[in-house]
Amino acid sequence: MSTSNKPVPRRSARGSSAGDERTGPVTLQQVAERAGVSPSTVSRILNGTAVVSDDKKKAVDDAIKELGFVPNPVARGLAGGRTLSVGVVTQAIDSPFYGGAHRGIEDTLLPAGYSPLFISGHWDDTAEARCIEVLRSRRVDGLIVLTGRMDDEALKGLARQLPIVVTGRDLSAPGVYSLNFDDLHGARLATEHLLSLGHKRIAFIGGDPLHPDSGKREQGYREALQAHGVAVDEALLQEGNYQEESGLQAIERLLASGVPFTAIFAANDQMAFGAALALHRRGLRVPHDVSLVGFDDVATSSFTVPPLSSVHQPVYELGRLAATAMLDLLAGRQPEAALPAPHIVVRESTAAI
Amino acid sequence: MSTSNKPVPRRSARGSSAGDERTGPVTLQQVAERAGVSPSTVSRILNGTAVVSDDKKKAVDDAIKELGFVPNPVARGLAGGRTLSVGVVTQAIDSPFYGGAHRGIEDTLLPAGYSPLFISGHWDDTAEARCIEVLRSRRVDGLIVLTGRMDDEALKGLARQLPIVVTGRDLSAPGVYSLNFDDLHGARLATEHLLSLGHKRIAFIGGDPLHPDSGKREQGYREALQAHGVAVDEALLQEGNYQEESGLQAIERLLASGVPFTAIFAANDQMAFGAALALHRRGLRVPHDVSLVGFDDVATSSFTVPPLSSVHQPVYELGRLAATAMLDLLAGRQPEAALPAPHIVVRESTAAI
DNA sequence: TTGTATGCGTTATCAA
DNA sequence: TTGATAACGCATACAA
Repeated sequence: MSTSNKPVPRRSARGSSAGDERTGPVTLQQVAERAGVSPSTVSRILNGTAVVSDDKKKAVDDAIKELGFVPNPVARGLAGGRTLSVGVVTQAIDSPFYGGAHRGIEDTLLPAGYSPLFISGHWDDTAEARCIEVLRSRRVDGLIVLTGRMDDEALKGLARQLPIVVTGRDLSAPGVYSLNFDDLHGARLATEHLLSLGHKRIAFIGGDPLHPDSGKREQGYREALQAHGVAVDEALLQEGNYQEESGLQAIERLLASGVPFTAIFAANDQMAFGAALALHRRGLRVPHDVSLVGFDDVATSSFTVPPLSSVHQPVYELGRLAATAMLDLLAGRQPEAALPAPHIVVRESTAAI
Repeated sequence: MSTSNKPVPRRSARGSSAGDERTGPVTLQQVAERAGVSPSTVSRILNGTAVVSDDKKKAVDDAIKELGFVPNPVARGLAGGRTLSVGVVTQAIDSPFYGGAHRGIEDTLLPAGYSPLFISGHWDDTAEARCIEVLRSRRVDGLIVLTGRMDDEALKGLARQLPIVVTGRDLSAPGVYSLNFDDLHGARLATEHLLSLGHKRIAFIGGDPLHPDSGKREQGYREALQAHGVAVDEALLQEGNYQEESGLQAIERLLASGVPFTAIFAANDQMAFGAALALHRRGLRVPHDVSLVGFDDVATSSFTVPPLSSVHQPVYELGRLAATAMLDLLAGRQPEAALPAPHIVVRESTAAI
């Protein structure tokens, strides 16, 4: 009546006595038995580690298909030291800007058999360090760092342990591949667009000064002005922090100061949205009274009222390229991805003076 | 001169002969040696699996601290069957709507020692099934499904294998916890807000009919109208797909049809943005000529021109609660999280007729 | 080309 | 309360 008391296997009884009632996932071992080969052979076929005879290969492939075998990444991670996962240190998992990059990364990693592991650093270097700890403890095979605050040296040190792709900076070191936007050029484009429309009194709303790209964008603004013989009026420069609210406040300050301007270049779209709202509240129309151009060209910018002219950043492409470069690094190839040059998308928020 | 040819350990030499030049992470084994106890004891202390004497516990704790030991989740996953990770099936990693939920999930899982594994289903049930396969192969301890297309039965089946928290539907089954917005009530609130402002010709832009919440929102609209003695005019209902463009087209169709209306209720904010743009293109002002209310209250809605009145969905809270419920399930507790009721945020896109 | 044996770092079983 | 010891599922060094 009662079951015998002989010791039972630790977990569920795989391939139990009667019938086919398999419980739990199929193992490589089972595939090997089914195909009549050794586990090593199956492993070799799976990883292309060695040449195996065609007939055995076929037998194994068949067994895999019949059994619906799927390798266990956890075991693979333990045994081979590879987890087929790559850590992605982003700044905010819900960032409207990096969102595109996240999608690009996911879209290219998944088909390659790798899984991205996203984690947010919140623009805080100690938080970033913690993220990296978590990721390393999970034995990710590589690291994609989307911009981030940690310094170059720390990154180089990390690169001795695992391959790294970093965006938002130029950094060349062994095991590191970097991908960078040309923020300077982009900002120049935005300013020149306004200039070409006849604007001379162009306000600038800067991004978070702690972000490296922020300075570049301001520099591009200054350079374009100077190149066109327009003196930069420091009263026209307002500091922001890349959030909508800061753009709104910047324009309110500017309006309150009484300094005249006919156009605004915001260092990102979110601040441009805030600026547009500030203008609207004062009864100023875009672009009739004030022209407005943003930076990043986030998804919603095509549908604001009016649609926002903006410097397009190929963020999705950035994600794809970063992931592709990581795949290259992981495969021992030298990545050669490069970002397309920025360009401006002219919509309805800018007009001739 | 040359190094000896005796067989070397498979990977790097841990705890090598001379000095302290440890390579690679510290292992539990090393902690055990250092503390003068067996590995099992260390494991027990780590997991609280059994009571251990205070002195040994202290010795182990010290060793852990001195060595900077950090358990290897991969090995844990293999041995114990727990990976301390939970899979999150979302619809788009860059969704402006679910973004808040992702953040909520991350914010609550990470401090608890769990890592979220995000993967996008793209509103496609076969893609969703693939996602779940990937997640299961990675041996996640639980699954959070943000809405999704897969049917209840499939979910119930899955729940026999691992705990599941699902949003966007009511589903009670063993191992499943569901969290649902009251879309019906929310839609009623939006419509009643418009009604209270004196509007009677209220257009409705529906969401993707394939989404379950879409029907609820339409139903709420209809019920509110009827409850207030306003006949619903089918000509006022336009179909959308939750994207901005579809909102724009819906209003263009409505305008072209010549059917009069003084207000619009869009089933989500993104379509409301499209609608606002369509209105703007025709020279119609919001809210002066047409009142507009959205649904979801996404982050950007506070900064559109004009700021959008919308039914607030506690998405971040949803993420937190889903993750909390998952933690409960994982710990063998019965979750009791419940979502707050929807409420409408009145901003500047609605006005009395 | 293939199989055997061993180890990856941890948890779980069992006996002490 | 504690310690051997055997898994977990796979990859690799080595022998054949």
